[in-house]
Amino acid sequence: MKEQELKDYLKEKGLRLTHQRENIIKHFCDKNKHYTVEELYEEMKKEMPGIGFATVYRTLQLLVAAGFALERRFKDDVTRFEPLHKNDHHDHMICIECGRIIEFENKKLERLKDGVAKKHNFCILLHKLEFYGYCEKCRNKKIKGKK
Amino acid sequence: MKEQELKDYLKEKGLRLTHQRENIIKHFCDKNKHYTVEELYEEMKKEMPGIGFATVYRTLQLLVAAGFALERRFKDDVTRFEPLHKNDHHDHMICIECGRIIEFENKKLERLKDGVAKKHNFCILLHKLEFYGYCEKCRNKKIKGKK
DNA sequence: ATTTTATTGATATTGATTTTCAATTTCAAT
DNA sequence: ATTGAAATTGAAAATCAATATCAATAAAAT
Ligand SMILES: [Mn+2]
Ligand SMILES: [Mn+2]
Ligand SMILES: [Zn+2]
Ligand SMILES: [Zn+2]
Repeated sequence: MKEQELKDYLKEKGLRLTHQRENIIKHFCDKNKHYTVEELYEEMKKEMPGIGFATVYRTLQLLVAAGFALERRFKDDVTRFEPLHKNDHHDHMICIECGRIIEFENKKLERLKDGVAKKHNFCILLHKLEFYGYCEKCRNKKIKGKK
Repeated sequence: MKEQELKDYLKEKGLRLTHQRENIIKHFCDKNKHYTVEELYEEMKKEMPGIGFATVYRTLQLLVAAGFALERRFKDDVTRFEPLHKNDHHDHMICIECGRIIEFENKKLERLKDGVAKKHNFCILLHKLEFYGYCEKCRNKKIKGKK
C-alpha cells in the first residue's frame, strides 16, 4: 500500500508526515490524471481551505523524488504531474482541440528507438515521444462541422 | 535563393526589409545550428552593435511564420530556432553532458508511429521525438573516467 | 511538556518570453 | 529627391510559471 511505502520514505529521509502531505497524497496518488500544480491546488483547497500553493508544489516534487510520481511537460509548457502506478513506461498523444491525453505503449517502437540510438552510438537514458493532433471525438466533430 | 523568397514573402505581407532583418537572415539561414534567441543576439551584436534583443526575437518569429525556420524546445526549456533547409523532417538526440544535438531520421519509426495513432483513431498533425543521454564522445569519456 | 528541526503559507524573486511605445526607418507615391 | 503613411526598432516594462525566502507553526523525539 502506497501510504506505508511513503511513510517509510519520509522516515528514511528525516522528513515529516504532515496533514497537508497526507491529504495531497490521498487525493493524488490513486488518480489517473496529469495534474498541473494549479489544478491540484484548486482541488486541494476544497478539502483544506488554508493550504498553500507552495505546499502542493513542494509535495509534488517530493513525490517525484520518492518515485511515486512523474513530471511531464507537453507543448503547452506547463509542468504536469502524474501518479506512477506500476513501473509502466508509456508515451502520450495529446488532442490539440480538447486537451485529452491518451496514453500508449508500443514495444516495437521502443525497440526501434534503441536501434536508431545504437546506430549513432548514442546511449539513451530517457526519451520523449508525443503525438499532437485530434482525438477521435474531436476529429468526428470537425468532419460534421465541415458539411 | 533564400533572399529572394524572403523578399517576396515580405512584400506579399506588406512587411519591410530592414538592415536588421537582412543581416539576421544572412547570418542565420545558412547555418546548421539550433539557436536560442540569446545566442543569435550575441552573434548579431558583433555585426550590428546597436541591434536589440527584441528585434532578433521578432525576426526569428517572422522566419518561422514565413516557413524558413522551425521552433524547437528541448528539455532545458529554452526555445531554439533552426533554419529549415529542405522539407526534411527530422528528430533529435540530445547529449545531457555536452549539449550536442544529433539529428536523425527514420522512415520505419515514422511508419510505426502512424500505425500506433491509427490504432487509437488519433489524427496526428505533428509529433515530438527526442532522445536524451550520452553522445559517443561523452560516453567514452565517462568509461575512461571510471577506471 | 520541552526541545529540536522540518514544514507551512504568504510573499518576493527569478528568468525566459512577450508586449509596449516613442523615435526612427522604410518605401511607394509624388 | 521629398514626402508621408505605416511598419519597425530598441529600451524598458509586463507577463507568467517556477522557485526561493523567511517568520510562524507543527511534528516527533526526548
Ligand atoms: Mn501519462
Ligand atoms: Mn534540428
Ligand atoms: Zn479531442
Ligand atoms: Zn556529449
